[in-house]
Amino acid sequence: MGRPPCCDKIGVKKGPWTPEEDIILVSYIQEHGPGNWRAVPTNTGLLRCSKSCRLRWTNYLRPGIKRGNFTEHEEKMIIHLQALLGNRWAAIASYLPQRTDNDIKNYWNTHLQKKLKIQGHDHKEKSSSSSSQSISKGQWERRLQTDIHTAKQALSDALSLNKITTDFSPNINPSTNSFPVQTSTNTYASSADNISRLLQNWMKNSPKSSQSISNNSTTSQCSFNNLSIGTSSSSSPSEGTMNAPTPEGLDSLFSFNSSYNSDVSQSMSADEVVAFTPENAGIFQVESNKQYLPNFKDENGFLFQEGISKQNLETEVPLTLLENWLFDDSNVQTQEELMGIGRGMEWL
DNA sequence: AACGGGCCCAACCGCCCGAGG
DNA sequence: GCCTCGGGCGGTTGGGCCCGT
Repeated sequence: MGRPPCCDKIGVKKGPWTPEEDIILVSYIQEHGPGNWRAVPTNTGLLRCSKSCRLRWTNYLRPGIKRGNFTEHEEKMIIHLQALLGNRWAAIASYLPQRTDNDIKNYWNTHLQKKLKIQGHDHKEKSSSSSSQSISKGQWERRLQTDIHTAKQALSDALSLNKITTDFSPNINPSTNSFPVQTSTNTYASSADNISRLLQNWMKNSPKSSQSISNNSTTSQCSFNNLSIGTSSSSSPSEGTMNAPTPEGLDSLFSFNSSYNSDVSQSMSADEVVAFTPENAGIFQVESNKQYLPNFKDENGFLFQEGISKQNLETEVPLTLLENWLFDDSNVQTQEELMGIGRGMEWL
């Protein structure tokens, strides 16, 4: 006898999420923060199981998610990390803060696996013709083992030293409820933007009913702080089911303004401004050392938790170092830097 | 233009783990 | 220590889309 399902299967909607459902979910989470998923369907009136709500949020609606167009840089990281960690997508995703584990998993299954197979095939052909130019299987295995050993050592080091340094890049596991954070700067992409992109597609199918939304949703920038959804201010869990967003609510939701954008851009370095593109519309810079979690709000209305998470301190190594190491595994100095972070991670 | 096969990815499923009673 | 529950994770699926014929 297995565990009962997380929700009553009867009356639970399955399949693709509609923009309306997304808006209801985002508006609820904006008000109450992510978490307590069990209560979400009840309090929002969504005919979805709690798990479905959580997945929709973590994999699609959560702020800070970058979708599609994996860069070569990201590709290399995924390949290397997969070799080191195996199919631990959540762990891999923790090193790619803007990507979800699901995204990485899909990308691996659909693109990288094939790519590696092809490369492996090419490599095989080349090695048969000129064995002196390629690494033998045995060498490759030894090198992989060395890599794994190095990774273990680095993580070990990180654990033992994390108590005295906070200069880590605290990228939160995207699969958790918290948002990606960086120590000095922080980017925060609005859920409204994710929905606006969704809506743009949706509008193609139903342009009449929501023309005003469509017009607004084509504007690239938005302010999460100004996100105002028709139902959010008038509903609470104790009041029971939320109503569907009104057209006015939708309008306000997608009434983007650029004031925050300009403020942010002024305070961003050149590199950071590069990241602030229409593609990444709605990305904000917020205060350092604030991890966005439920139950706390800063002066801008963002949910946050002070300080760096325990998880970050215990499991992560400086990203730049790691990247250097991943992309240049002949770089002895970088490996030594990693090795110097701390000791004691035999648990890996 | 119609059809079929392959690809892609959002979502689901089932197992596992940790927290709390 | 046991049980229940909520949530996380990895594997899998299915439906829509694309492309070649």
